[in-house]
Amino acid sequence: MSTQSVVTAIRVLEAVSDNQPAGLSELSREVDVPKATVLRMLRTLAELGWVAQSEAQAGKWVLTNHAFAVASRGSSGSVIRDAAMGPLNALQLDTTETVHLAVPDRGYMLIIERLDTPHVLRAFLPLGSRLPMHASSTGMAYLSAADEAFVDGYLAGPLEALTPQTVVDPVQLRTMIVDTRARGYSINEQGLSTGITSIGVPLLGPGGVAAGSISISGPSSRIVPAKYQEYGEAAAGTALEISRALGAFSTKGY
Amino acid sequence: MSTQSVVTAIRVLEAVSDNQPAGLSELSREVDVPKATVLRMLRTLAELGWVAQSEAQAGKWVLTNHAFAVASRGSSGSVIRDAAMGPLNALQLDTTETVHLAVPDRGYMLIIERLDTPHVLRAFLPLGSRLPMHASSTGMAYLSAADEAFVDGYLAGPLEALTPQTVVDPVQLRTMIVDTRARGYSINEQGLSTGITSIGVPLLGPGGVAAGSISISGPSSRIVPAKYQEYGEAAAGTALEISRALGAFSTKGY
DNA sequence: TTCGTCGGTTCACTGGATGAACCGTTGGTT
DNA sequence: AACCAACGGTTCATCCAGTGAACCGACGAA
Repeated sequence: MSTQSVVTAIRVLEAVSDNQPAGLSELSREVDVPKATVLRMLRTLAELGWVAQSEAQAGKWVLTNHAFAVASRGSSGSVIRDAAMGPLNALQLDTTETVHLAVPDRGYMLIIERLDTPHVLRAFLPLGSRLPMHASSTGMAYLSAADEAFVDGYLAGPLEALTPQTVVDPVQLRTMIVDTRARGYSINEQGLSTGITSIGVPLLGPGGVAAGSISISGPSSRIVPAKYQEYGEAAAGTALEISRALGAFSTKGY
Repeated sequence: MSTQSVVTAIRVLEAVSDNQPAGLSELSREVDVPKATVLRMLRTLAELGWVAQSEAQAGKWVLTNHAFAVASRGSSGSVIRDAAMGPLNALQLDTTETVHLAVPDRGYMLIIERLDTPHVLRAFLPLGSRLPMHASSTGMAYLSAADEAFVDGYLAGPLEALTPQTVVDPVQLRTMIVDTRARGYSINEQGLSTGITSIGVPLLGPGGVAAGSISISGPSSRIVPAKYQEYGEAAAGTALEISRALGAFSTKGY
């Protein structure tokens, strides 16, 4: 691996992100690098405007907005977002429920956009949330379109339960993935958050490769089984439109 | 400045963010560093999962979602967001228009959250958008609460016009800031985007320091002058609540 | 008073970062 | 078809920038 100081710096940055507000010794332990080195990295990152000392607690380090600003222009983020927002907007207006746009990130689904329901009772996920794939409709939808090797790898890893309803049994999850493929959409009943149900559909990018997913979410009292099919099909139609825009089915190669 | 390889790496990262999909020579020129060095940085960042070669165009580099995921847990982001989302949600339901939450980033306002209107005609800003301060209601609201030195510095810089309605005259902008202070809210009529009007109010953090701002936005056909006061006062009430939660007026220090 | 841990500093050593010069390829021009 | 400029990417001798063990003063608990 090259440029190890850069590697260290980025690892420090990620450690800050995960532990903020984070202390020096804490970070040093986390990254397994001497305090002096960690501090040097923090100072450098601070000069660049990516981290700062917390005003509330001296000696504690936090990420700045600038990091967010730079990273928001994320590539697949933008490309997918540009293709997705139009159809997604229509889907939201049709269903009147909250819709999410998510892309994969290291075993999690990252929520990159959200269009809100007008209802007072709202499912709420802050932008940038990372959801475990097995515990979210977006994740299961993504897995249903991902290649077998990825699914095997994911299911082999540790699977955490977020609510009593979260399914963590690999065998059961595999069945659910098969069902999702057959049905065209995934269903998550309170597996992510108690009282929330959601319906997910995968998005395909060039070459038909899984690129992300969309979902319709709301309180379980409104998203009842009788509506699954209607919402599932609406979302599937929207997803098809987006996938097409992403070039999933273009024969002309890339 | 210390750890120059880290500095170079981050500069390369930011250059990728600004120019993606970006080529090697292009980045080398942008950052003013030899191609070999830039390439080494790109490879290191790629190993860490922050950038990747574009699938569409070989040799072009793009940011990954992972960068976004790490950075979304941005500090002031989270703190302000946690304090703001409740009151902001109420404001959105009250006004039925789109509301935004923005924080400053190097002379721009960074949109970190959005709650949508149920109306079919929607003002739309993707999350992570950066708006020039002088061209947005959030920016003018922020400036109205920022310290004089910052305002002077900002107005001294180049001020770009985004629409024919954008005000770029420093003298006029200064008057608008004074008006905003007196009134309690800023008004932006089509200065950011033709057909969009918005009302902004600053948020204060600990010590009464400007920390960000909120806004109500919509089509100019709906956000008419007759509604300015109502919306402005509603937003000001919400902002007060958020600022209080952020500890803007606590006497107990920190 | 003692102890452990905190954030932060120092400095001699050396291995990792640097960048000029290079290669093969591509695409436009004549 | 010959040319050329610009592309992405590679090589390697040079040397300086990054490293980390040992250290400091401050603080809180026992």
